[in-house]
Amino acid sequence: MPHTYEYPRPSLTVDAVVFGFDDQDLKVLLIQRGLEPFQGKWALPGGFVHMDEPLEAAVRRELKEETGLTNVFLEQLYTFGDVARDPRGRVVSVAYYGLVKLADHQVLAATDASNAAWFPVAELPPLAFDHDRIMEAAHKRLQGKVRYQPIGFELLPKKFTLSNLQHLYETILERPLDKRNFRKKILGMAGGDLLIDTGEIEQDVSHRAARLFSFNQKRYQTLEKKGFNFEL
Amino acid sequence: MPHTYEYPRPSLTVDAVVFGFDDQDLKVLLIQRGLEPFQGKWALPGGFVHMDEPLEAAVRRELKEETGLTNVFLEQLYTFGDVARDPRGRVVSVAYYGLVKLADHQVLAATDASNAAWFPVAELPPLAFDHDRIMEAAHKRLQGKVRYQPIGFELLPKKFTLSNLQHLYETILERPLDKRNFRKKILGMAGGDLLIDTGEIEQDVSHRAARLFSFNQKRYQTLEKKGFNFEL
DNA sequence: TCAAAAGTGTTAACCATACACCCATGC
DNA sequence: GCATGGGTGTATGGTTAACACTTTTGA
Repeated sequence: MPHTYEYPRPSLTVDAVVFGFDDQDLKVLLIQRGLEPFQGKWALPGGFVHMDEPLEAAVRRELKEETGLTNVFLEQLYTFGDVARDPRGRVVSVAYYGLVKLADHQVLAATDASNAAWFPVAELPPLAFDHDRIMEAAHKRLQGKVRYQPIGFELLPKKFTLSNLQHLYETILERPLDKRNFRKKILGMAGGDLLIDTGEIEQDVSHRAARLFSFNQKRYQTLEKKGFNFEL
Repeated sequence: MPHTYEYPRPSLTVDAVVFGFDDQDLKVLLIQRGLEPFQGKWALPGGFVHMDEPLEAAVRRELKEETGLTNVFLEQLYTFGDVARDPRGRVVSVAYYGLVKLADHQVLAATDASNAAWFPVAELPPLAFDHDRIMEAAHKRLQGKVRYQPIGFELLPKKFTLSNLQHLYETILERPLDKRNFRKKILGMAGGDLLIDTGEIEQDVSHRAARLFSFNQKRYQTLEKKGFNFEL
């Protein structure tokens, strides 16, 4: 069923850089390409935008189809439109970055996407197309945004220890943080309302168990409207 | 000369929100549409992306064609892809924001774009398509970015007084700033190297003439690489 | 009892804020 | 001489940064 236009049109795709955190590394979800071009190479999940589909819906659909992931936090990153970025012709791609709680959902467990895998950001294989550029842009955006928006919590389980949180920040920002100052700041933020002490503690650890906290999303949204700014 | 594809493709356009500052107001460049849809309405400059043309080049071409503007500072803003944002069908638009030194160049003087005009951001006419949303996003981006990147200088003439600069910030941020603290901060920044005292003073003012400064772009770029951060 | 990580305060340096008067110039 | 904006310093309060030991728990 061919489609004909008076003027030529670029193809439009979406790509997703989905980050996860496993208490050790910051990781990214990649798929191994089954078709040419770049057959066998690793690439970002993504694909063509349908005519009746908003951009973000297209990313969610592709993520589900290619990796089985659903319910991902997503934000638009940047649109890549270099003339030669795809050997098949002019393809413009709207890139998104995503954050996912690796520990909560058993991601990639029950999917047929056997060619999808998580890679540590620090040890990525060579990527297809200009996906290394997209990766780099997404990583920089994450590093910038995590400092003034409470998006880090999207990478942690609902209940987490302050050490989990600190370690996440240290991993993303690639620098050590002072434990006492970190706790003081994050617990004191917004009048001490931002984190909820669940009253529970870690289980099955071979040392003193830490208290589990959760992020007070509702409280944050209320404060945000009143001009409150999360910062570091 | 028709073009045929196996799958349907959205149209791809670019739009530009170009800001200018005239020492009084923050302004935006709009064009009055000559064709349907929205004939006669004001809209952002923009148009279709050519097949052999990078996105930013497309914005620059459209800006030149529609408004006569060249040599604009441009950054990508966001890509708008709602299914119904254009009554003609699926049109995805990559929006850019631009900054221009209104005082230096006699913009719009010698162009045939008689249907282009500058409007104060605070008093915009109703806009075509979803251009009010794009405007709003651009304005917010400007307000956010001006605080941690030295982009304000793109809106001022090469030589400016500290009062010019302060007034620009007050206009963009929509709040008053303390004169002494502002001067202290901006002059002390980067070891006092960020602004160059040109040794010249204002001409033709009916009060004490202020010193003229220029932004030390080279010095800033050097410092930026070493991890220096401009901030407010 | 040892290992491993949790939890906890104080001090000093720095930075942000608030604030008011005299100066130079043109009319 | 008056109106207009240019130019300047200090004191206070708050924020950040540096820093080390005791506690709890399981192995």
